[in-house]
Amino acid sequence: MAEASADRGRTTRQRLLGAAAALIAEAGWSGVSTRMVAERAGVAPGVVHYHFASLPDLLIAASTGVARAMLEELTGRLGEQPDPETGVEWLLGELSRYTGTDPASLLIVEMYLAAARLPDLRDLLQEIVADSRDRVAAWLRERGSYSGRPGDAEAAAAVLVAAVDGLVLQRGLDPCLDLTALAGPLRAMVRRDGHEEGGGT
Amino acid sequence: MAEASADRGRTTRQRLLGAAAALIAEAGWSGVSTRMVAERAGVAPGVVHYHFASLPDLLIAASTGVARAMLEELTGRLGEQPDPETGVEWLLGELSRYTGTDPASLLIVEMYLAAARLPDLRDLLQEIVADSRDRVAAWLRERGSYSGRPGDAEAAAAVLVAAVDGLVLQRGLDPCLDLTALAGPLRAMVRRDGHEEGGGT
DNA sequence: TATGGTTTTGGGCAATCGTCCAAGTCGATC
DNA sequence: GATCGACTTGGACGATTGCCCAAAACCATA
Repeated sequence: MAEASADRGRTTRQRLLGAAAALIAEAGWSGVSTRMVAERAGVAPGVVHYHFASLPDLLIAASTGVARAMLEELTGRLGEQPDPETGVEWLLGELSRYTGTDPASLLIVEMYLAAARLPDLRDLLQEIVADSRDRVAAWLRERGSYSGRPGDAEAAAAVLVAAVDGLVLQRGLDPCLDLTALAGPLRAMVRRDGHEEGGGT
Repeated sequence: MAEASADRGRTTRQRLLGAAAALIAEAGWSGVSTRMVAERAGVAPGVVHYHFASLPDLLIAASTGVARAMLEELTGRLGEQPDPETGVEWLLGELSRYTGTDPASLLIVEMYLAAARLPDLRDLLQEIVADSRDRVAAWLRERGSYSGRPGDAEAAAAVLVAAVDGLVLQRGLDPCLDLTALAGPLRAMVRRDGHEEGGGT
């Protein structure tokens, strides 16, 4: 069989994925065409539909790959932080490196948006986000010794992940937004004694 | 002069804006074409370029109008809440009504994304968001008697607004996400004694 | 060297796009 | 009724789109 020749196809497939991810970040999910991807990958226009059934298929594969790698690295390094309060500060510092026009952050937002209209992508992204939330919650419980009611760590993790998404969003509007100044409220949120015992509906 | 006839033009202009807003929410910023807007508004295709210089011009006008109205109403009603802790609970309840596939929330996210690539829209949206942030900060200072360091209320407001954006985003992924369960961490964040006195960089 | 499957090529197809424009309609003023 | 400007009409233009396909190129095997 032609086993080694399959390598050729695999590499061009990877080139297509890389080119697609870069173009999504640059021009937006719907600013990418098959011809643009093919040109950047240095292949003929028709090759896209040989490796991928459709353009959305290619875009989904490209963006979910990047997103999964990014979120796993972020939550992984967050889990190495000694305690939640220094953890959120480290997180803000990390997010400060995103200028808002950064390709990676743009790709994340593009994906969120496209997911609202593409069920396949939505399910994939939902799984990725839920995984991140679980990692953060586990880390909060472990390092923060959350003694509040069951679910407090999960709630704090959910708000934290949501806040990160929102801050990346707003960084896109104002790259000068000082994220390190927001450490106070976030610290208050993840502090283990920051939750009242009673209350709530 | 033909003063009264200008009314005819004004109403069709409004019809175009309304149709454009609805279509942005349904099909996405780049899923809207001039012909689609014209058809929904019940006018001829060419009429779009009579009232607006270009399609982006129309989309910018349509989305910023809706966004400004939405955020002003939200922050306005938030300002009526007696204190920050019940305020964030009311806010979560309000956000729970957005299913994530809701037209209004989709339009907001669409706008954020398009703003990353359209400087004109970005400046407009930045102004709207900053205004909301200021309103929330003022409300926090007034109702919460923030006694922390100067800027604490602004920081809490920024995180709160970012969290709201992020939650709307994630509601789009998982409409079943229980927002009311997240009240604890948010309450801890806006509580006036929730901030340490020292610390910080 | 012949063979057969994998991969690549480059153009073709129908559809849609944003924009434009000459002609027509409408309503108020004279 | 005539006149004039604001507004609307519907089609035309070139460009671009996703997708497709017959033919060529490539490469490991026989």
